[in-house]
Amino acid sequence: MKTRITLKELAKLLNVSVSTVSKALNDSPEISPKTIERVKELAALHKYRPNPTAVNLKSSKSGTIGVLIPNIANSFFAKVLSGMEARAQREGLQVITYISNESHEREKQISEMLTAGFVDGVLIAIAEETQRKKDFEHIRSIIQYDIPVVLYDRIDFDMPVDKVGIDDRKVFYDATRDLQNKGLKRIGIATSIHHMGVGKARIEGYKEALREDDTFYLANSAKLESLREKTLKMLLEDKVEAVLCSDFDSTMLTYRLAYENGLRIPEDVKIIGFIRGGLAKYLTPSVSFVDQSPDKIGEKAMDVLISRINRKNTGPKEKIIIDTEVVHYESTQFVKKGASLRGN
Amino acid sequence: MKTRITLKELAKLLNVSVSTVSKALNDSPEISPKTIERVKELAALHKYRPNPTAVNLKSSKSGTIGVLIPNIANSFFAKVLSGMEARAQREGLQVITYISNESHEREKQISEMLTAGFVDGVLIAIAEETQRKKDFEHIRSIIQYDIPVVLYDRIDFDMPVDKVGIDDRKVFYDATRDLQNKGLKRIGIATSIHHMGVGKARIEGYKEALREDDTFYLANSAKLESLREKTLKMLLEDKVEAVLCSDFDSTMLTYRLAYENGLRIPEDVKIIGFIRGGLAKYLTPSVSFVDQSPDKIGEKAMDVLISRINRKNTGPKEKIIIDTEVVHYESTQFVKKGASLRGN
DNA sequence: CTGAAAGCGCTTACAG
DNA sequence: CTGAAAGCGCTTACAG
Repeated sequence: MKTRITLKELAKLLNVSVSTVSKALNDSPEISPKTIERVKELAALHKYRPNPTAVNLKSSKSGTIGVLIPNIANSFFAKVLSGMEARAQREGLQVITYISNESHEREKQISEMLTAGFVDGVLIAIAEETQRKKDFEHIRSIIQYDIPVVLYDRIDFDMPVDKVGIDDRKVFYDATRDLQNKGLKRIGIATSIHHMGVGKARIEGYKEALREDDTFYLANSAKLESLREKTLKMLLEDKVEAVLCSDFDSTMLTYRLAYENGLRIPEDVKIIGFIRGGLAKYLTPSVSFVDQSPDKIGEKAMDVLISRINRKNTGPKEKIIIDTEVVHYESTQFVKKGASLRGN
Repeated sequence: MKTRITLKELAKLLNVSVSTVSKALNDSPEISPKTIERVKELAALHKYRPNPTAVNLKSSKSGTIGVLIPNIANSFFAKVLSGMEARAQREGLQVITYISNESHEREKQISEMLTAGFVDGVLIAIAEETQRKKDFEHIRSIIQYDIPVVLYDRIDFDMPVDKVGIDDRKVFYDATRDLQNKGLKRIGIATSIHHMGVGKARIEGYKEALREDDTFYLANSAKLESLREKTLKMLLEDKVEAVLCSDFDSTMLTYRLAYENGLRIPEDVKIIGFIRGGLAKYLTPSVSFVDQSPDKIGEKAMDVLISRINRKNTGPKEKIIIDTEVVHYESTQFVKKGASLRGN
């Protein structure tokens, strides 16, 4: 077993003091070039690396960033995390993940921990339950301890912190307008996240885009069974020509319902979904989707946080919007009457 | 701004020594009940929590676990991470995530960091490139520093560490046998991970299950275009009755190819895939899949690691197999000739 | 029962 | 140019 060598041990081997070794390794101008060389040589030989914990204690930093993730099984958040990790790595920062599972209680526990000084800054996507209960005291408490906080993705909250996310309202406004311009009239929306900030904003965007004589079709429920019923009604009774789906579940469910009821996509109904591109292209038919650039959201959020930690940015809190784009695949294709997209 | 109170400050307020405060907070029998009460009261009032970095330095522990993830966008790993996090949380341990992106170079960098003492133990799923290059020196180097290592999921390597994963060979052996028992003969396998340990094992299991006069049908390529061609040949020319798909890409691709070529699932071809249940149930038709219990793999791996760190387990290294199960959905349903599963 | 001292592994102002 | 000392915030063996 190898054991890590310490400054003290290096000092003894070199017959100099610990301070000299420390300074030499940090290229202090106080130390003679000759000594610096000697010290560095031996350090390299023994693969010396400073004990991170000791450095942290001395500098009153932890060298780590806490990331609060509501639901890691959601590949959006997984991708966001990936972007954060990439940015943190360039800075030599460690990323500690905390998964709230959308639970208010768990989120409070985590926040409590964080105020004890485990991290230099925190990136948060607020849990669903917390949004419902509208209790953000634990987040404010982190801020009070002067630990920089950046909200990501779920940013529609009134809090004195930086925020990085997308323009949820605009996404569905544009998508709706786009479909209208192509001649569609009966456009509906399916959502299982209407009670969350991002969900609300998406619905609003859609609503705003509706023209005077358009009908507002909404299938909303966090309960799958109920969402199934409402969406089915929209598809079969209201006979909508297109459905905007605001999240993974509503997207996939709409696909299932079309499949189960012999509705052809896109011939009978067009669909725009909110799922990741890696999956979207594979669906049968491939589903047009809103590309949120989750990795960019993660990178930018981490970037903003780092500037706050390093006090490179001491200006007023910012709200940063990452561009989105509707990627059109088969599910919004316009095909000639009678023709079919499907093979055979 | 609130600032965290230290032992020293508490001591001053109480007019006792730092050592007394420390002992009192740790319920030392050396301290009088009265003093303990006084100290704890004030500590609670000021919400005192020991500085984690200081505690770590003193105890020569970091209180953190490093988790190496090859690809977080793969929801399997996201779920595994979730299980790890849950277990770590119960132990008061922090989870630091490192994403290798299947890169050998990055994995080496990370390993190098880890030997500097950032973590008390490491959970690793070895990167694809590392498997190809067969260079595991960096992993051995972690072990040499006496940092406990547990391999998870990708465990088919000869290394003196604990391992937690599934029996990849058995999964496809059983699946093949099951389809055979139901009367199928021409069973094929599609895979984009045949060059990885888990991929190889899955192919082997399938191969072993083949009987004397069965043909071995294999569509394998890490390149999507090539996999597409090979799978297409298997479906259209070889006319296989079932395809075992060993990973996300091969599963989704096989679905696409059936769709594009008018093959009905399961009427014309049955499919067993390797994707998560949350997605499997939504596909059209829903796809029968191998449930790997990723959260259990994560929890167990963390559990084993913790026993090693605490020296509760000093026995020989173990290999722990988590049970899997084929969940049957529509894609393996046996339907009467002429009948169709699809709506309409 | 309480406190002074040493020490975990570093960094840095200060003295020589 | 080098080193002794103090200190980051704790814990703990030891003395009183």
